Amino acid sequence: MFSIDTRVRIPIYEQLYKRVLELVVKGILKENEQLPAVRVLAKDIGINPNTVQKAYQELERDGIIFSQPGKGSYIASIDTVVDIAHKKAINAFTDAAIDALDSGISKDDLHKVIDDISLK
Amino acid sequence: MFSIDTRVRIPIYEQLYKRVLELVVKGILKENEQLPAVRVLAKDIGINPNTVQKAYQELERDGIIFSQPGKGSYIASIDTVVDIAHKKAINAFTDAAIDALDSGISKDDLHKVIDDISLK
Amino acid sequence: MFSIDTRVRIPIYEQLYKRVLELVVKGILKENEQLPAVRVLAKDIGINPNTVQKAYQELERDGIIFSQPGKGSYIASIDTVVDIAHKKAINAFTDAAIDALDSGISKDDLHKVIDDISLK
Amino acid sequence: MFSIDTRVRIPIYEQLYKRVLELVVKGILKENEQLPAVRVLAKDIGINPNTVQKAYQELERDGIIFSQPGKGSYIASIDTVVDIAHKKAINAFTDAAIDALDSGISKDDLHKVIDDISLK
DNA sequence: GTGGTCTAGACCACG
DNA sequence: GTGGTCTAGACCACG
Repeated sequence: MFSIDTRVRIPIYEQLYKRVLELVVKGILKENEQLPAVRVLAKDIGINPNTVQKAYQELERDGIIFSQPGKGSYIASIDTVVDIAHKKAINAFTDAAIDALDSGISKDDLHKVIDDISLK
Repeated sequence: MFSIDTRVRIPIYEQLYKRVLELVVKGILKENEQLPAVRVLAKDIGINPNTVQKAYQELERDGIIFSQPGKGSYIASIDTVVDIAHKKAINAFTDAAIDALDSGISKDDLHKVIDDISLK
Repeated sequence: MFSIDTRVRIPIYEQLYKRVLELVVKGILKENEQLPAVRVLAKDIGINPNTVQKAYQELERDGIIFSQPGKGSYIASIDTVVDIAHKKAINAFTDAAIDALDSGISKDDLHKVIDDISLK
Repeated sequence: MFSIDTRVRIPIYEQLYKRVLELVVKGILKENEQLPAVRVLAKDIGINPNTVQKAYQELERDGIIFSQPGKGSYIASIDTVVDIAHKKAINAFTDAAIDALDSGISKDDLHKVIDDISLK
């Protein structure tokens, strides 16, 4: 569920950050649901607790989760999370689209790319 | 012409790589045109020669430029370069689009984003 | 009446401590009035009895309440309590004011902030 | 210059954060000025490099400094920094003032406290 | 040399 | 048991 990929060059804590966002957007993690404890998750996926904590802390400062010292970490308002996820995705998409247009690809071609994506 | 931005988190050699591609796609760098010598360019834009070297090496590895030992580095076939640039842009764009759709944004919204981009 | 907020980063026992002070200052808790028993209050507001115990201990240590073993805990002399509350508030206020002046904010601006506060 | 106090219960990285803000506000650190390298500062004040890095990273995400991996860390726009420092100070001051008024202290008394503060 | 990531392991406050 | 802080120390990419 929280699997990360150590082969890839994306920092582990960043993969974890994105994974939480994804799980919320897909409705697998619900509002106020408790996340695994830092040490538990670290053990589960075989990484250091400090790395999990770094991910959790970034999630917290972005308003995606909230942590209660001594109690645990919980998913914040789903609306906020979905909003953040969409903004991040739209920004990345817009940048890539500008780059593509900038390199001479036509808008038509980009429209086609989108239509050709089949989601599993 | 080869200006780079050290404030940004993207490695300088990568910025330089992209800039060469961009200059070719825009027709500013022509086929077989010679690139500035490593040390000259490094001095011009105030960066380490090793960094320019690395950018040139990656450009050569990807068939975008070719080097003649003792003479200099030159832009390879424009068609090849444009092809590579397009492939890279399409790949990045596709990835961003999948991510966006994955996060629940509709294809319609993505189409709109593309149509709303006004290129300068 | 003794409601606390677990979402906030302030320790629960500290919130409880402040709340008692507040209730006394506002005249809701009277001199010699008995406080709820530790276990009762803990159950009422859904927190750990140890936490209530800690708050009560600190309140007693500071002379705000007094405990009669086997009987219960009671509000000490109102004058004393109000005095303590004022001292704490003035100290915190003075520290914040020094910090503000220290950071270059003018005394005039601080005076304005005070005048602009409308109490509900 | 960057001295921290280990006796106090405020986290070291937080003390360091505040100290940088203070040095900028007082004009001791100038715009674009380079901060000591993480490892150098850590050695200087006798703490772990990770702790210094945590302070620097928080400073960066708040727009107070900017770090260039491989180059160093620098003070961001002074205006931004002063703005942030003032906002933090005003917020803390306002909270303390509300608390004080709430506990029954008069506005007049608060005005007097401010006038009585003599800055060194 | 510089910042960034990660591990291993310790201790603390709070509940 | 839980998150938060901190140390010691390693390795990496970039320049």
